[in-house]
Amino acid sequence: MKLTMNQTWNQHVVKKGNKSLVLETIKDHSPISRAETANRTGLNKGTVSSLVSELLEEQLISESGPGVSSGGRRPVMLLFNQLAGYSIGIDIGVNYLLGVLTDLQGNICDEKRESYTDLTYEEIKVKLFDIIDYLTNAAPPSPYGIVGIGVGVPGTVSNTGEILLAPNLEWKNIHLQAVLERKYQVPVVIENEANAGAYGEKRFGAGKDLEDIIYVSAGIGIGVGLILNGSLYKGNNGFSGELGHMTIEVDGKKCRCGNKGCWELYAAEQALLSNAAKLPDAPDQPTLENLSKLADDGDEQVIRLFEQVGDYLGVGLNNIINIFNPQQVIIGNRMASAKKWLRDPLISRMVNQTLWFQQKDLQIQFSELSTHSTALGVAAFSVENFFKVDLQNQVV
Amino acid sequence: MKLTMNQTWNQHVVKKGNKSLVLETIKDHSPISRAETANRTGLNKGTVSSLVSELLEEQLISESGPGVSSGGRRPVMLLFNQLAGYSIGIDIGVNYLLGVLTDLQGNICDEKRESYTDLTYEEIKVKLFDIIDYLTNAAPPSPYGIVGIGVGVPGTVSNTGEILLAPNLEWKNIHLQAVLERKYQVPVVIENEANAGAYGEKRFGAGKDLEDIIYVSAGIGIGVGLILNGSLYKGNNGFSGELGHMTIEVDGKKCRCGNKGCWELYAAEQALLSNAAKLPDAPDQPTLENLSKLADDGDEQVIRLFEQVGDYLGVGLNNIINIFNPQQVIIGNRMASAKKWLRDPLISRMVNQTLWFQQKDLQIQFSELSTHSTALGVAAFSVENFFKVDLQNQVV
DNA sequence: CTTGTTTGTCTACTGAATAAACAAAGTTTA
DNA sequence: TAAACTTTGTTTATTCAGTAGACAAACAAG
Repeated sequence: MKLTMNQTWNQHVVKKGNKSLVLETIKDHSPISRAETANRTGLNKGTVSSLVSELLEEQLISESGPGVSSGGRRPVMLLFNQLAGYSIGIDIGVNYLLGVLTDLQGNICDEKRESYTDLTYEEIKVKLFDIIDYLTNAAPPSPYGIVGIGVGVPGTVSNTGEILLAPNLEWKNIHLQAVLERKYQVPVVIENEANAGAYGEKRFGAGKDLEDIIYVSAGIGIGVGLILNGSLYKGNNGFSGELGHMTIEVDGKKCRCGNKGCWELYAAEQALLSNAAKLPDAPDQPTLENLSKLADDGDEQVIRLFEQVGDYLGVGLNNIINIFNPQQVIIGNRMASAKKWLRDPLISRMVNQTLWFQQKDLQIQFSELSTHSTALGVAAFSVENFFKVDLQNQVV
Repeated sequence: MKLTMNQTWNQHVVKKGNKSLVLETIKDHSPISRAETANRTGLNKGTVSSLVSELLEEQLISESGPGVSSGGRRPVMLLFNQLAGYSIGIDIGVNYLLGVLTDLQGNICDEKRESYTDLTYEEIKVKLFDIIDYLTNAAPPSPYGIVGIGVGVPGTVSNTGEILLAPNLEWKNIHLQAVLERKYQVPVVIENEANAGAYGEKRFGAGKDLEDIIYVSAGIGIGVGLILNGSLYKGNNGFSGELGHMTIEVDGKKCRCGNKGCWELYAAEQALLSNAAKLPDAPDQPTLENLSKLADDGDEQVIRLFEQVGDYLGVGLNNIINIFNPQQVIIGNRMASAKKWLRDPLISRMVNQTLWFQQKDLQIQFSELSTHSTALGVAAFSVENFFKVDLQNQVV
């Protein structure tokens, strides 16, 4: 329980909190009876009954048939009505667009992916509209319809929703949120891709029920999403998690950020590709995909490239562990696909360097959601927002 | 307002929250009338009146004489009764013990300092008892007496209050909390020195009213205390903030932690002293104090040593800023005394390397509380705890 | 002296949670 | 099969905290 609030406490707050608690309980333990809900929440049976009837009226839950008796009257089972509304989540990558339509539980109902190369903002915007239109039409009729649109971008997003800088897209100061909200008339969330991915993993992936999770989004560069004390930490202006530009070599390679020795120059896809180009029998156009294939075919040189990157990933992970003492570190985004080659050197670097008590209760994982964590994460943001707002507008 | 709670909401919670809100308002704006309190909190006048009368009964506040009228009946001014109890805060350094006695507002009422070299745990414990006894006797009679004892130690403390490892003291697995609680029969908090310092600075120092503060405790080594989203982040087991062992040179100097290139090898007191020993006309026993003196006397070589350390401090600060996007970074502990020589190289390293939007709204400070932040911080922990517990035990 | 304002208390009311009674719908036991 | 016990979910009376508004006391200004 946290009492970090600077506003008045009154019974409306109490009711809202309890209603949310009941809904959450039903969501997580569906199908569940009123009596069992009362037990789990600690609320009085009568209170639960009255809150449940409100939730039924709002169509957020529904009654299914009677359940099995445990020696008395058979309970009426309650189901979370995950189809009461839908959420759209978009992951804007450097060379692809991924859109998902999820229900309120985060299940993917439909998805659409498009690839491209070298498009301008205006051109991407057209494709973005297409995908959103498609997903909107794909949503079945429901009481609440599309409850929101979330967008994850590979760049820094201010707390006001403005995309300040997305270097790999060459975007600068773009207020996509306003554009989308005007066009679609629903709440829009714009979020950094790593933050969204971290949230996606916490809700649906490897990080379920954990409080302190560090999600390392390793693609061309490295961004990091921080789940601390159970919630996303975004920093003062929303720019936290730029661990890709953490110095790991004081006089190292020059980075375009103006600094030297940044982690992502050694441990991200860009390192792999530029090192591959230097190989004596280098592939013409090295990509993560064809390098993976070469490694699978047993190319020792390429395997060593992966191992080197894995080792450097371990260096950064070591820093992360010393800094945050997390419960879990998740490697996500494109580089996660090379788990097979990266995992061992990464782990061995870490085990040798981190103190024993830091490694206690620590999990190192590769993303379970593969390429979907960001899209699912932003979609979940909208759903969360919807509940926060909806539970306030009570049926009067 | 945060609704991150998994327990029932009932009117007791409401009352407790509002009572705490009223007390906080009176604490921060004393002297203040009931009417003004009602205005500031948004609570009803009657509600404030009733909560105030309870707080009066508990002697946590008191009524002073009538204030000046603003065109009507003169208000009765309320004062926070900071002398209703006292708190003891102890900073266990590598070669000193500092104990402070504070009132409930955090004002220092008495303090005692002792220096020593190379004492065992048992020997230090004797001195520790002496200081606590002295401060206990120094506390004037008050309704609540000593409300708690806080201890800051230069090492890792588990969430259960056990000191796992304090390398510079050569302590290992010491359960000081149990010892002190048994002896003094009051709540005891053991906390890492950097965490305590961070909290001290937030409450009483440079970081007042800020939400995201990184406190860099630079002494022999470097520890970091993290105030994120307004509260101390301690990590999964309480071992966060070991930024001293963040790698900044992949193949750098060997550290006793088993790793190479740790930040504290380059940017802490140990770097300064070992570099000083290599100077052609090195002082016999280089210490921070006599090196400072040499620098003040214009010794170019020594000044350059400080500048080098300042530069390396900047490297780590750059990482901190990229990782956390904080509102404020505070350099504290012994090295803060060399502000004069460290500040410029540190700032210039940072300005050149950090992106413009990271530097927006960012303050770099040296500690205002000088050597007192840790002791004040742990003392404040006890006070906070006292209020949390006390407001629950209502006058029935 | 009158009028208007501010302060703080008091009373009646509201809304939410709770405890306990109760009816309905089962199961278990003799 | 009937009586006794259990579980579920609703209903009723009660408690408790906050609110609105009336009110008296204390003061300022014309």
